[in-house]
Amino acid sequence: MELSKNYLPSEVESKWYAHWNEKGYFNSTPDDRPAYSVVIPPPNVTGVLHMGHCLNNTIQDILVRDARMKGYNACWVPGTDHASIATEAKVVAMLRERGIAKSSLSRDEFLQYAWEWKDKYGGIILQQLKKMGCSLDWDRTSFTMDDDYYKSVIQVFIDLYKKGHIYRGKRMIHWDVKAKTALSDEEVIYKEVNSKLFHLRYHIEGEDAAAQMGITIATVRPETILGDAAICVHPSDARYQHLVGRFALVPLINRRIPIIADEYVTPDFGTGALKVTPAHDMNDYQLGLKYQLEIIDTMEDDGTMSAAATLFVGEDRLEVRKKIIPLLEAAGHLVKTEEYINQVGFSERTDAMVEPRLSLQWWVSMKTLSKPALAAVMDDQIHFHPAKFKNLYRHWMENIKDWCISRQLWWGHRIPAYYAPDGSFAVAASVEEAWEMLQQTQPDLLKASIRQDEDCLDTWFSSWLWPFEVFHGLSQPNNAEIKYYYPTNTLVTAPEIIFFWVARMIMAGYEYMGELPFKDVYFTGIVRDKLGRKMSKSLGNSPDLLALIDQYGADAVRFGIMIASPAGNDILFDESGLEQGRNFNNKMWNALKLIQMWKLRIGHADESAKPDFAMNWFEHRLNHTRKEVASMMEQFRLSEALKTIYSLIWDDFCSWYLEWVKPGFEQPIQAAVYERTIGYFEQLLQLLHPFMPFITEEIYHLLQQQPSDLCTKPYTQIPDIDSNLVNAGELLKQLISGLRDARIKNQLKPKTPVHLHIQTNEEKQYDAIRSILAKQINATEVSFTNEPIAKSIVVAIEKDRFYLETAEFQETGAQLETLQKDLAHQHQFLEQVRKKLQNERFVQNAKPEVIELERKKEADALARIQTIEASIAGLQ
RNA sequence: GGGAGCAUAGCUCAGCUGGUUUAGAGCAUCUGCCUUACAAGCAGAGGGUCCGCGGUUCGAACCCGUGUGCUCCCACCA
Repeated sequence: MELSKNYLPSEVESKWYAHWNEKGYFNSTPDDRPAYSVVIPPPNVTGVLHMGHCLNNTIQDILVRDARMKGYNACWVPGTDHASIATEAKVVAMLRERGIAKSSLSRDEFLQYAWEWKDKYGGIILQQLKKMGCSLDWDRTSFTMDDDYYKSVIQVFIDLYKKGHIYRGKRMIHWDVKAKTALSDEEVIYKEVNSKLFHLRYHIEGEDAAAQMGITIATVRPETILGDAAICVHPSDARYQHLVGRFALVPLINRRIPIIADEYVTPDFGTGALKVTPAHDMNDYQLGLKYQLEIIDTMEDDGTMSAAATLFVGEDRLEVRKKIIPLLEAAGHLVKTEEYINQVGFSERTDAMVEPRLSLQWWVSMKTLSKPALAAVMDDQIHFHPAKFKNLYRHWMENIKDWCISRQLWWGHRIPAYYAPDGSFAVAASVEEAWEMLQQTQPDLLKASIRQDEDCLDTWFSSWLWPFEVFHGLSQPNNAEIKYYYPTNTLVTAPEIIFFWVARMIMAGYEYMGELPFKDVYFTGIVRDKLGRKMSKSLGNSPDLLALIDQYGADAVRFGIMIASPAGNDILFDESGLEQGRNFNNKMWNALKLIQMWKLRIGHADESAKPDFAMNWFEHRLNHTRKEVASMMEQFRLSEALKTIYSLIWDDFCSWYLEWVKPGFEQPIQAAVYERTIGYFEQLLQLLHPFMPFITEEIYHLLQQQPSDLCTKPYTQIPDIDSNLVNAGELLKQLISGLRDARIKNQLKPKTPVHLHIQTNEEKQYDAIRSILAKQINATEVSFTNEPIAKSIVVAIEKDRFYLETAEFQETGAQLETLQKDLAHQHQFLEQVRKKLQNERFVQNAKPEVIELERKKEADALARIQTIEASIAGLQ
């Protein structure tokens, strides 16, 4: 078969993916083999493939494919997350385009649109993963709002409520006054704003001198003074100590508020006195709780002043900010006004200035749940890669705060709390159950009067069940699959969700399965652009992944992203890595072409061409590298493993081995050489397969008829390695490079033949490599000599001297220069080694092996010097 | 403000337990080659104050301290 000039990935990739899928290689069911299970971090159902997914899923695929070839029953579970906020926003936007306002729809109508949207557009990303070659078990595709899954989420809520871990409580949230909705922290964008810092003097109750002075606070939000509940100073602030415990009067309305002391206050900011408005500031609310201050909510949900404000009722808070200052000034409260730049939150959706607002939310108490989860990581039952994230994890877990799980959204798992008209409620799986429970205290309660909580649960409240619920661990307890696949083996995720997701999965794992959810966690880096910016949709700096796959091939994309990404380190994405991957494809493709040509010329080869050394060397070199790679894979050093394989294939196999065994022009090749070469190539392809599955499968089948596919082929055991043979190969490489360098430096044309004379004490050492050496440096003859050869190029390598004799030789001075440079270098080196050896303390303290090595270095350097000096003498 | 991390060739980064023949790779650069697998290639070469300073050690890119510069996460000071 005629092969194309270059490797053409697109057809090959779709062909093999379809084939693998058809054969069901990626499907897993429990059997006698040990399991290796991985659950995908479920991408948002709204998502499209970006570089982060590409990195993350390539890593998982490498681990899963490697495990499969190691003989594990590998199971990689795909799925998507309902992503309440993101999806609801998309659906709202879609409706808006169609001229439908969310507020005009009932909850059920809205959800119907949402499901339609999900069925149509959701899960595009899963299709895209197929393009990348991900070996997922598609029959297991899960969704966090599947029926069983939904029920489990509700069951967990009810269970935690019964155990007392879930409670209802007030909380400050970010409020969007335009959309009249709560915002999650992620939806608030902080911007620098030019504000004014007003210094306002409050009167103090009483008639003494201190009261006459009053107390001056600084604020950028003077309209909120109407909701003031206290003034707070630092306990050790000498200026105010005498005022603590007394009362101040709120300007304009003369409400009496206490002066309290707390270390929260920064003495050197503003005046060192802080007005406390618990209803309208996150931190003030905390102070309010601590000192049991009155909470005066002076604002309506649309941002206008409420009746509680007593002044400006019905006017917008930003208008009031302008209007209240002249009043304060007129009444003598304004001490001074400073220009001030501060950070203010704005709504991502409406750009409205966000208002902190108090509301009733559902919470999970974290204290008890977090304990086993912290211990599991600190005791290394769960291993983090890289381990540096352990510190971060501990710090967070030790300072963990309760988790607010309610969201003012419709798309998601609806909170299973049911309210009677009097405000009492029951937590239950259905309205019927709730009715029964409520009837115990309210026998006359009508079922129709019961209302379910309008809010949904935080997305993470469902995804924390992911590692076991994809196997129905909770909905069908103790089923065969959960017993077989759980705990899963490795979780691959981004460090930014270590708290949102990883920590919580560990907690849920212990709480509901009594066991850790995974044994290893591999944290990927963040993919950045060339300028170091995080790739994101809003910056528009994320390249179109499918276009890249079209251009370079999926294998090259996988190569490009993996070669630059050690665990936990950010990667700067650069297309040059993909080019390297594509070139690597071509390199292997061309090696295939070469070997295919040989097939036509198998026959009796010339006895002088003895490639036995090359074959034996490569066999050991290959096994040596297989060992290295296996150890790197164990340690999750995937990037290094790939580099090692790349260099083994390109340098050792293509550049050295194939050249060494290659027959001369139109010469036949021995059948044994051909067979062994194919065997090595197959092993190389297998080693690379987890990283670049498509091209390896393709070449594997083109090399010769195969009994099975590469992706299911088990690795063979690695035989013992003869390191002498490996070293002999390295020496041969060194000789070839050294002699080629001498040829170039002396301006010999590549085609100019030479006669190589070797002056050595160990002629035998050259037996095996003589013919290879001759071919690689274009020597027509190789012989030994006891004395320098006149009018030749002299080269000193290790302890031996080499003379390149040729008719075209011209004295250029280049060789003398090379020798003298080398000599100087050796002298310097020798001096360094001797300094060490002459240091008594070194000889006394260093390990014997180290000293032995230094002695060897000294002896080698001496021998080298002798060789070089003799060479120079021969020249002169 | 709290926490974590980084600084090694022009660029992007490896360098594991301190000692492996005076620090490695890819890209870029330079020289020579269109050699019947491959010019997206081959054969070579050059390129380093391992951020500065101090310390520990027989020995430091690696350990400790300190300074400088940068990055990320968390919290958002009225």
